[in-house]
Amino acid sequence: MTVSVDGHFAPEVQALPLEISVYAQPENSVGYLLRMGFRGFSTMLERKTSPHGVSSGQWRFLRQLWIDDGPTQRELSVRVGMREPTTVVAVNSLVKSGLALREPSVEDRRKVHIRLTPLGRSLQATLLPMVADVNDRATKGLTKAEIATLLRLLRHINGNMAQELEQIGGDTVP
Amino acid sequence: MTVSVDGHFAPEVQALPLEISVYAQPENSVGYLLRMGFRGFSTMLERKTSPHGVSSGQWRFLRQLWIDDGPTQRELSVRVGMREPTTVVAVNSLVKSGLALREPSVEDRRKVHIRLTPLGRSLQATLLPMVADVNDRATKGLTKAEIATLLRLLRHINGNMAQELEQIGGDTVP
DNA sequence: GGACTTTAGTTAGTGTTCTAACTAATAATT
DNA sequence: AATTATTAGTTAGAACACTAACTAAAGTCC
Repeated sequence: MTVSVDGHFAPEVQALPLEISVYAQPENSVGYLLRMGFRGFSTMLERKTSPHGVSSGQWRFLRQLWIDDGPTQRELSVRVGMREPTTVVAVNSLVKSGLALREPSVEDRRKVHIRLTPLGRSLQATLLPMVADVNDRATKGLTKAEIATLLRLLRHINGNMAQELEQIGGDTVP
Repeated sequence: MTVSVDGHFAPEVQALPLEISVYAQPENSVGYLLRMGFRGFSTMLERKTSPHGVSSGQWRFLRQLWIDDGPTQRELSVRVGMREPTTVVAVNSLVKSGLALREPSVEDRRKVHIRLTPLGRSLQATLLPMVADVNDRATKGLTKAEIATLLRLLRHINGNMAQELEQIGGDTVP
């Protein structure tokens, strides 16, 4: 358990209780596996979408706008699960790419609605099949039941963490 | 399936095949769930480690050095799963914080070995229990069998993606 | 043994995300 | 009605990760 990749020992680890020393190996940590998975997913998707001028950052916001066009910037932030400064940058980039527009609200001059351009909307037909493809490749070799289980377990731990973070500090990760 | 959070319809989605339109909803995409999971995990861990002066970026490198102290910078990159410019920055920060040292190789003047300081090594006893705790909180409510399944499934999809990315472009994500 | 290739590390520049601190507009309170 | 508080959005500055292009050292190959 405390033997590293190339056979050396990490003697310090052995001083710790077993339940803890397990996490000396990244492969045993959910966090590490999530990180590698997310990075792989993101890289694969971006390779497909970037020829169409869409980066992985823009992608997440586009998807939300396809579901519900014209939210305020705040609403968009909450739904995508990002902080507002992130949304500002992302929307700037969508506007710059001609995929969305900022439309000042008429009844509340603080608010701005984000609306897709025809180009932005039309990309759904091209891009959505790409996520489907990446999901398929990522889950290759798993049964439908296993995939369902994976989704359920991931939702469960995400729920746990959202609760945990909400409890302690402020209001991150909706 | 194509009804958004607040009850509006997203009519365009309905033009697509069902297997694809499923992914219009982020909650059905493995990629989205991995991203949220990773972010939650990272935030929770950083809240615990930052009082000890360790950021989530440094953390990953520290853990690898605890397993195997004194690798070259290249070796460290590969084992942590990051590109070399990232490692340069991370090692700079570890050195600056007094947690590690750069030690020029004697038999090959291109190489540099990264070695923990006593301080860097001593943090293991403090920090490793924190990951254990975060893992526990994240997986609360799941049985041991479910956790084992989750790890297995995550390793599986990570393997798929590593293979996929290796095949197509260059050499990302080890 | 001098020209080419590979390897190790760095620098430069970009994208994504965050927190903290700000401006401006609206709502609430006395 | 004037002050105070809240809400929406922005800017500034940082961390983390990437690709592309570079320097320097070591290895290969006529």
